[in-house]
Amino acid sequence: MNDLSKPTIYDIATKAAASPSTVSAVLNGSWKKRRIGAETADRIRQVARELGYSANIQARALRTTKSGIVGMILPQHDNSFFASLSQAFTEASRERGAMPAIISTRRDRDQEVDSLWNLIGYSVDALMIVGAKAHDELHEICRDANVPHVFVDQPCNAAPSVVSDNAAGVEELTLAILDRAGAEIGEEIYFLGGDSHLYASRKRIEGFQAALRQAGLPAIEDRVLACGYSRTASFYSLQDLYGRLGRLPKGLIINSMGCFEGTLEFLSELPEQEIAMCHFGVWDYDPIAALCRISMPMIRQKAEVMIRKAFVHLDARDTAPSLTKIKPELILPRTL
Amino acid sequence: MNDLSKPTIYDIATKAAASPSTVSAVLNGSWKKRRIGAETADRIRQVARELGYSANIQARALRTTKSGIVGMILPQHDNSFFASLSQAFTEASRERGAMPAIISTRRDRDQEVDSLWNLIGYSVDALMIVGAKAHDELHEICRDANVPHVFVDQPCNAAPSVVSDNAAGVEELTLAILDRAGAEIGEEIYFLGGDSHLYASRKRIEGFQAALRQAGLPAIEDRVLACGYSRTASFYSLQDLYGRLGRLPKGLIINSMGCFEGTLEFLSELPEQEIAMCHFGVWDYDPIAALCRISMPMIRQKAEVMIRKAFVHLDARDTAPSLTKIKPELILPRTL
DNA sequence: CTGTCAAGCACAATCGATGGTGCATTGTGC
DNA sequence: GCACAATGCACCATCGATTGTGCTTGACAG
Repeated sequence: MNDLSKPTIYDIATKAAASPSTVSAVLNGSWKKRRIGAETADRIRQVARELGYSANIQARALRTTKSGIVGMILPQHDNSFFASLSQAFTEASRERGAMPAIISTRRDRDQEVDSLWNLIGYSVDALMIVGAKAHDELHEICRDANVPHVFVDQPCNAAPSVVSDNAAGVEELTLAILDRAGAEIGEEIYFLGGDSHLYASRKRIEGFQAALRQAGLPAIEDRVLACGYSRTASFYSLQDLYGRLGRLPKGLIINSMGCFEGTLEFLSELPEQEIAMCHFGVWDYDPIAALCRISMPMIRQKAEVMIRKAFVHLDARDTAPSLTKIKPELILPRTL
Repeated sequence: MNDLSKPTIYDIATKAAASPSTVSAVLNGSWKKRRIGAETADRIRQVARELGYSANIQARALRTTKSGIVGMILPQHDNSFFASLSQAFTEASRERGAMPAIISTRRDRDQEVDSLWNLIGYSVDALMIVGAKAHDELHEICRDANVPHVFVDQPCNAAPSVVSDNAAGVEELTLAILDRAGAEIGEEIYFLGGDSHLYASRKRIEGFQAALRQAGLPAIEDRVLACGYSRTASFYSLQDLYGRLGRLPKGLIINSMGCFEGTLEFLSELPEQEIAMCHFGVWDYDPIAALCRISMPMIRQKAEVMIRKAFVHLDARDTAPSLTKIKPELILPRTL
């Protein structure tokens, strides 16, 4: 063994006076099946420990075509929901003895596809695809490369998918707002942010309208300001609404943390009393936001549950299309 | 080629009537050096495209002992500073054509060590170690396994390290608070959170005291409440201080977002006017916090710069101990 | 004393890509 | 017409672990 490189089973074999195949069998646990003597096994393990052996996983992967890598493709790390997913994914991978490879791709089709090919080059054992733009394309590549995969957040109708129950969540959130606000709110409740081309936004808007219906309010189309997910777009969209109404609406459902930032940015220019006249509700949860001086309900998506469900599909090598909806949690503000 | 598995250079070689080594040379770009004819090269590339070839990176890694993987070990994904580091790391890896493997280890020694061995099994090309508890041990393992590595956030004095300039940042932050508060603040300014056994906290406390000195205030020891990084610990620590003083202090420097959450939780029980009497400053930046109704300066660590500097060490295969301090940015609240 | 059998292990092929070496061609100069 | 150099490519060993196959012992029955 060269001092600069890691010891191999051959080094161990030499030192323990055994054959490489015996060493391999002992070290990967199949030695019972191969009828290796207990003392030989002990001797080999001893030498392995002395040498500080750790298997070359590339070599094993080459032979077995199983890499031990589970991949996750997601839009960004610096977003609290996606970060919770990463965290839960890492922990679930650890339980399975696999190595997580989490790649963020900025909702960019090319980056998504490149990263996928890259992961396939590493023979990923399984893949979780979160909020992907090119979901259908990614699915086809995975199918052709025979990689088990699940979609999360943004479903694909040709593969197993796990999403938050967007409609139910927003419906509950909206009803909570209507309830807190009482009759005074009239018909003046708005939905801010999101992109109606995307599944999640569409479902949330449906939930919003279902809540209005349930409350006996007309589901007026222009109450939905689907201006995208960005902070600045929401800022301007809200500014525009404020201009039209001459004040804030009575109720405002906000579609994401990014939009909430835009909202806060706009609010920071308004006096306290004006803000107090509006009832806010936010999809997604952020601990700081939950404690900020504006009291409002929030929706917390159950990242850990979603990851667990997603792994169930991967573990079962289930390829049939399916859609699992996880009901998010409504976090009511502490009543002071 | 078996239909279920990916095509290999052998499949291409057969179909293009060439040898596997030629195919390899063409596909990895070394064909000029190996004097392969341009038309042969074209033919091979054509076949490769038809077959949807992508290299088996495990096999390449086995042969070349370069995996193309760059690893990052960090405490958690769901923290805005660490999440920015992950994001910057991913982008920097992409530029280098490497695959990022980001593993969170919950500040747990065993998880840190396990993950490191795991990464070594994959022959990681380079490693970034963020906020590690077992930094010295990790360094030794990396050294023995001959893995280029850099420490970030928590330095190791035996290897290159990149950290925020904690002392300078807190000093600036504290001076900003003292400046905003004016003479009224007297000596009543506190530092909340952190662990004085950890490098970062120690330096921040030094910065705090340097600022006091500079302002001509005595550096009284018990102005530092190093209660740890957790939300609940900060909550109780602040509650305790409030009890002792009978009210909030005039100034409060908060050591992290987690501590800030605890602070907000405590403040949420106080009336607005009391809160307005205290000047807050926070180490770390969070967009929501920046927009919450409490106006305060914040320190934003430069995650992207830190990652870039760290990669400089890795790329240069620089193993000499060194400590690069990146000055964080002071974000002043918008003056309304 | 020979045949049978299990226990205990070694041998060698294999996974896919790489790169050193070396064998044919074709081209050039005298 | 011949030596010699490019040119273009094929052969083969190799990376480290896995696994089907088969060899060698010793025990024991007949």
